[in-house]
Amino acid sequence: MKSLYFLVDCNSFYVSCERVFKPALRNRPVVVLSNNDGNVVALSREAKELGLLPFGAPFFKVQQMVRAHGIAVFSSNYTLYGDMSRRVMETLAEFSPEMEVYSIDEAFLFFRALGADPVGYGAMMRDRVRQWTGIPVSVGVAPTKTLAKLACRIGKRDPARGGVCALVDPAGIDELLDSVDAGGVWGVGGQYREFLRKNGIRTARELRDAPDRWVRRNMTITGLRTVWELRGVSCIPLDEVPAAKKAIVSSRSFGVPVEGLADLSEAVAAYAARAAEKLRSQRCAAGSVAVFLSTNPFKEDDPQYSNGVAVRLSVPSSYTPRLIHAAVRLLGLMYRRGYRYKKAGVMLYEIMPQHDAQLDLFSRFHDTERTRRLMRTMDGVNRTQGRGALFFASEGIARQWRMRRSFLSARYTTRWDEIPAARA
DNA sequence: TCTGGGGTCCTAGGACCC
DNA sequence: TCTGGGGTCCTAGGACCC
Repeated sequence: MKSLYFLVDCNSFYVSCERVFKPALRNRPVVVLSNNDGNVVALSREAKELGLLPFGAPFFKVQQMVRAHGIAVFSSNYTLYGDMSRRVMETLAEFSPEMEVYSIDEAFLFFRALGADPVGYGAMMRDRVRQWTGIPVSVGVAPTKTLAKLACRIGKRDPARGGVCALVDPAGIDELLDSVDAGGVWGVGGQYREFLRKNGIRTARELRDAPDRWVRRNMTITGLRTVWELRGVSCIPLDEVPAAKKAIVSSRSFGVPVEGLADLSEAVAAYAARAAEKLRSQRCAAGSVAVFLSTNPFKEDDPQYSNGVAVRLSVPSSYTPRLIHAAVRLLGLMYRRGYRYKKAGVMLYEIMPQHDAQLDLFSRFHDTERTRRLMRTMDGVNRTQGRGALFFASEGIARQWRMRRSFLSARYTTRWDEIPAARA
């Protein structure tokens, strides 16, 4: 019996979420767009097989082709994807007490001593997630996380495996690693891929067999860990409890260019409020606030301006009005008239646990029990009634600047008034 | 007309200290 | 003729992930 990592990865996750509620889209090409309908960020297998759309293609450039091929299009619906993700993760959590939710559509499960046949066990996970949530997944099994990622990739690539692949036996592993490009290894991105090619390393197997000293010198300690993991030596442990964020960013592109300070202030206030909500959800306070702002760099004929400024708060805070106030003031410091702004954002950093933030009991800026109760109440209402049920007037009502979402599906699972209806 | 958002880790180099 | 040795902290930049 061996200790093993299972990586469970949802297939074309955003597309699959949309398909659960529109079964007619099964076996059809479907794409999902990024925020603001900017880029193509998810493609169904059928859309990938058309071979026309690279991941990340700007939607406006491919819109004609998308229409010509009858590809279904959706705006990002993170309310739906977040809720579907939670259901998938709850289903998986029943298989092992040791689980790391790695991203919205992936989780690692760890088994100290698995008695069962790994492929059969992975198939059971796949079937149960499908049955309970409607989401198709692929499963990779191996003694390290990096190999489990690789196994999952192979399982997806090769339909005969039914979406489950184990790299457990040393026999045959060389051929499998040789069939995967080094750039397909977790931790090897485009830059390293090119660098490796120039040095004669093209496949995962060749990377695995590269000399330690050379890897350490050229790819840092992180690269060396990756190589050891390819050899079956576990160096990247399961991270069950995600560490508190060291920085929290909330930023968006605008649906239309924004020029006036009043509109920008609304947007910045809304972003600050959202960042503060995330901050409180990890029971922390922020010591510093930064705001950044920029025009559209793709519009080369427009005058360009971008800037960012930060301030340290006299006392760390998680109180939304205080953070909004600081952010809007920073915006005023760098705002210049006569530019068409495309994007703004708020970043909170120097983050610490809320109870450590009580350094100066006499400051009039200090968060009090009263302000905390107020925020807890507000967060509670927004949790149960939907985000945005309660907000600050400074965030604006009309919100001309809000993002474009022309192809939005309903929030089927989180809003009673958007629940799907069955037709007889 | 139209190009996303949110994070982490590592290293090099400079400032400063003893 | 020919630079001291470390330690720590900070920042900027580069790489990666989804």
